[in-house]
Amino acid sequence: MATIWDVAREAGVSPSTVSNVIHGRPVVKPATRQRVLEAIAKLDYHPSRVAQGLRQQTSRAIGFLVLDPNPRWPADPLHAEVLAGLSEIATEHDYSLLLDRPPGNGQLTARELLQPFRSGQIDAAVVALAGTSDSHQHVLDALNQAGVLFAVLEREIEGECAYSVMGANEDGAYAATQKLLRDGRRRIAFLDSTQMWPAIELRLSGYRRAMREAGLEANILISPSPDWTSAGGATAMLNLLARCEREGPPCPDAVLAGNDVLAVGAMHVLRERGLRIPADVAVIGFDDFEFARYVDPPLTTVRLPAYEMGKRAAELLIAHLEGHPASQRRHVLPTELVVRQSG
Amino acid sequence: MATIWDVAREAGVSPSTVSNVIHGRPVVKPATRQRVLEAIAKLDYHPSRVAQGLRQQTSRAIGFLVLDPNPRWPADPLHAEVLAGLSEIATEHDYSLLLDRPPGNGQLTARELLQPFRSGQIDAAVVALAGTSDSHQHVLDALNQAGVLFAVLEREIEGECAYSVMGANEDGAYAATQKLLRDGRRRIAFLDSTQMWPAIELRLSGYRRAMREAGLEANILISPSPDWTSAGGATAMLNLLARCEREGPPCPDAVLAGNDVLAVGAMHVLRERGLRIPADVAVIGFDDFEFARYVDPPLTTVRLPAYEMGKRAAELLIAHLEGHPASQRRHVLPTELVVRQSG
DNA sequence: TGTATTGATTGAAACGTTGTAAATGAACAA
DNA sequence: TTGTTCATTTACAACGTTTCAATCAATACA
Repeated sequence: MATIWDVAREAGVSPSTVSNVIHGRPVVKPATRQRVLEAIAKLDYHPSRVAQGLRQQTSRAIGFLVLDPNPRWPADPLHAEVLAGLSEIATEHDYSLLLDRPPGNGQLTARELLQPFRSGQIDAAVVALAGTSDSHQHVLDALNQAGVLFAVLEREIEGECAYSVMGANEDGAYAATQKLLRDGRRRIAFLDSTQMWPAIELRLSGYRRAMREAGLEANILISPSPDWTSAGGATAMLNLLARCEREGPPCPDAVLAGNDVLAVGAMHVLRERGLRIPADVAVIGFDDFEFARYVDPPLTTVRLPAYEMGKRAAELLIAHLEGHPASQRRHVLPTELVVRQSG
Repeated sequence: MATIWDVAREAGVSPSTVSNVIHGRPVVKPATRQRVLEAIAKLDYHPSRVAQGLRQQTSRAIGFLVLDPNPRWPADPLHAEVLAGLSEIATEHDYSLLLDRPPGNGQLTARELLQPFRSGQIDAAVVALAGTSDSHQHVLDALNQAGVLFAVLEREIEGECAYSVMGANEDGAYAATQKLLRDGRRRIAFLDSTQMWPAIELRLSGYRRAMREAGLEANILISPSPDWTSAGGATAMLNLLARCEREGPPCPDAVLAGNDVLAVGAMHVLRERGLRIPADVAVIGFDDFEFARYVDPPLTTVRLPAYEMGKRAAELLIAHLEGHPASQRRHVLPTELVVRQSG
């Protein structure tokens, strides 16, 4: 493998000059530059990023740190979309993207967490947390305390070098509820889970605001399954239908689900009960997962801009690293109501 | 940030000794080891992987190289599952995983392709190709010629340091067809696309074999849409139904789709035509994408073991790097017929 | 002709490790 | 006492860059 010395020898110059050529510094004179470039091409030379990293004390890499006990996390559509955005921007700025899965699945020590930073593998990280609002608080605290640069998704954070990138969950749920109201729906239920994710709480709050403004009563339905499965959504829907058929009040004419998976479970139950979607009951989901367009009828849903969130996070971190920290620490990206046929 | 020198000073030994402790070499005497470990803990020292990489001429990282013009490729369920498997095994062996998206979307030069290898960023790569069988052949040739270590997914390859990891596409399609035959279906159609992916050709061939063995005629239906959309599947299905209703022979009583997305499109058309699934027409997909379980009725499909493929690819590469190249170059992982309700 | 002034190039010292060969020191035998 | 082992430890030279001060050549000026 050719080194900068080989190139230097081939071109009859010193390594310093080669370095200057590589970095496009305007000091070298055109004739020399030409000779060096030819030598580089001839030897198929690529500067060692490892040596560069060592010398310049920076890795030009950002990490994607996912704290999710599920080993198949990249298959989660949200994470995957974020990853796509990160990758897009990182490539554009000639940064590498390191997938960083903390070892084990137990409680993570600050030491393990900081390892990729401390060992010079990454200059910054994008952090995605799966789980309740507080379960990973200590992780954020540790990162903050260490003074490393990071951006956290779908979660509020304050700290010196901490950015927060979120979707407009509250707005999205508000808009979806308003759409249902405009369509004449009045008995709108919100389908939640016992598992408290900060993002979902915001969705619930958007729904509440819209209902309050319309002078209607909120009707919140909690999936008993703690892990956001469609089976959980089905059970919750089933319970609701059973209860309202038995004791009233009249069954809902619309369901706003905390996310698409729950929505799909609910739709399944509605169809089985012979209720037409959306004629009898409208259903709106949240997230716009890939399958939303494939269910029958295609699911109306609030799109979470996960791809854009990934892009934004990468942009913020890279800008910060290059000496242009953004003034805003908290970035909220707009959600969008994708109207298909279910509601 | 503490270096090995700081630790050495703190413990009153030389850097060499610290290095020996870090690597668990049995030469250092217990008392010294103890002192060094305390110093490491006290200074919160992490060895610089960059310096290690430079010194040992290896990065302990493997790259995931996806040649897909679509910038949102990580959102493709197949790539995501593979990534999950890679990440799992890489972490287990203390390897890093570098997401490697080639710059631009035009034709890729060998130089660009090899950059991460040559610059010492990765020791090996897993290559996923989207597209027809030949469109990326030059890429594989370039990698082979450069003599770098890599594993390619869902594609045959020969070469010194090239592994090939595939799902049992032919077997899977054969098994699915047999299941349909066992259920009494006789007029089974295969739903293909004009876009030729090697994996899909194998599926087609499995279907053909089963039909031939049953003494039945193959009936292949080509989606006119070149990019595997469900709309393409719908159009193809529509065309088939129109034709058989018009001129016979009798319409199919089962459809085996080249993948799940096509299957969903076909199901949509069948339902619209008032045909019951699976009573009138059974539908079986291929891949077992996440949404397969969410469509209505839940899709019977052949699961492509993408997660396992990712794991296997990582295992092969890491073993090879550690001096244990596998004797087998070509690894075929079993597919599994996941029977849900559509067929 | 000698001296600044500029422009282009280079030498040498890092950056933080690790492997090798050599050094140290203790224990022991002659 | 003097070698001879053996178990520990260490000095030193890489690994491939970049940076900064220093050099050198050529031109401009007095």
